[in-house]
Amino acid sequence: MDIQAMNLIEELSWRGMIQDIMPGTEAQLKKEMTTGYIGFDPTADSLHIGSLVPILLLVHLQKAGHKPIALVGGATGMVGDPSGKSEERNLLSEDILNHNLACVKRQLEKYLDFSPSRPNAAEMANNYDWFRQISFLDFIRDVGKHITVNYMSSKDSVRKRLDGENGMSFTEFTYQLVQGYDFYWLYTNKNCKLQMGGSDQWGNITTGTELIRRKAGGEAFAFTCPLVTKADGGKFGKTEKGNIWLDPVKTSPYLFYQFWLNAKDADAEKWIKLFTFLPKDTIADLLRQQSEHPEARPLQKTLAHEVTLFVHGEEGYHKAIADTEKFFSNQSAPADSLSEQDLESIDGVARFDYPAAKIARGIDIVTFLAETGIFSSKGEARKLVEGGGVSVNRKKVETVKLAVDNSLLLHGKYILVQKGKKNYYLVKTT
RNA sequence: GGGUAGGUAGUCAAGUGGCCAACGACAACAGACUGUAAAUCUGUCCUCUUCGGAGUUCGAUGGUUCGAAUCCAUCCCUGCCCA
Repeated sequence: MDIQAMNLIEELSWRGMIQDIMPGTEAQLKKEMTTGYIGFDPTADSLHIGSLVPILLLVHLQKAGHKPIALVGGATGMVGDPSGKSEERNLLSEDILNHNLACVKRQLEKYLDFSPSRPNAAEMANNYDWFRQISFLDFIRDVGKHITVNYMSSKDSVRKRLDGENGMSFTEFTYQLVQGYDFYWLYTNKNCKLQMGGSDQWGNITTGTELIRRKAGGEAFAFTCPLVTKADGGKFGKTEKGNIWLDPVKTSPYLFYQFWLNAKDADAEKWIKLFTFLPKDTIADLLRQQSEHPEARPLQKTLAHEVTLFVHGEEGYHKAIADTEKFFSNQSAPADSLSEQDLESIDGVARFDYPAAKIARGIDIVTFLAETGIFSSKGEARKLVEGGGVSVNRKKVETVKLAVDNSLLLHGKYILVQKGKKNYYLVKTT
């Protein structure tokens, strides 16, 4: 691919993917095939959609003809990044860390092209590989000597903690040096001249470029992307059910699709640029459609389509669509219009087993909801039923006195419970 | 080490002997209205409940008291100032 063909920085700018950029970065990217990296923390056994933007940065980088390195933080994960954290983090045990590392690595491998035939084939790196050989004394002599505490303390992530209530351990204080050394190592060993990341990483990244300048006399570049926000100020990627993960086992493709489909209009406008590869005029067209027919939600649909396809592939996308159709396309249709096969194969629905005998005898709705496990207690179940938030087989439960018995069974063995409009639970009798 | 201000539910933040499961705000969940959107209004929001209540909370542990988030003692943690 021709590096000149597309100006990466221009492309990323209009998508709203650039927050801070170091002077000269654009010129460097135009000059030659440049190696760039992003680090991923192994704080969990799957990445979630918060990591999607950094992943996309690497994909864009590779598409523009440059060489991406995805780094997993085996070493940095042991220290803990203070950026954006108001208090000291708990350290992960080594077992968990290694497990997470392997999982995260496997995921990252899905999104980049590692085929060795490409001159700009992606690479994977683990900073533990170089850190395990460095002794503490070596590190403070060879690395620490180049950076002053004054410099380190002026970083936002550090200053906030020094000014804040909770203080900061020496361990977390050193984090930026550890990450800075990564960049230095990649610079000297892999000719990597670019680091990218979320804007919260800016401080850590500049420590790296500083180290490269002072220790190697070299010049390195960087840019960051804005942290993804929601219009209502909430945390991006969190729902009442928790994080939206990239791992289909942890978050089914159906729920993943639903997350994007449920985006607010204001968010969808930003996200369509951020999370898809659609060209400028296609997006402009979608925005126009959205304003003409907001009820059709072309933005959300396209967004959900593109992102699900990217993360879960054709199969995952089709499954997500099929399940969405079943639940939402004719909501007024009675529940028994769903075939047994539909009920069995639907994704993203929590499933519960319940003894058939108890239902045959008849049981009150509150006890039923609590004993199946849909609600954690009778009190909680009762409150939501009283508030009108529970439906059984798509009919709203009007009273807590409702008895659940055989007459409610679909296909002789299922009961479909809804909590609110969008949360489905399937109870199967056994 | 000395001085000083603090530690209250997911977060912020009132409360300084009984009317306290604890004002208020935000977040969250649900309902109405909608477009599986936003805004608005309403309900829920420590745990359990036979809906009458019951149980466990206000950094920790002991104590005073009929009664403590509130008073006393000791300890732990944090900020700030001084050494």
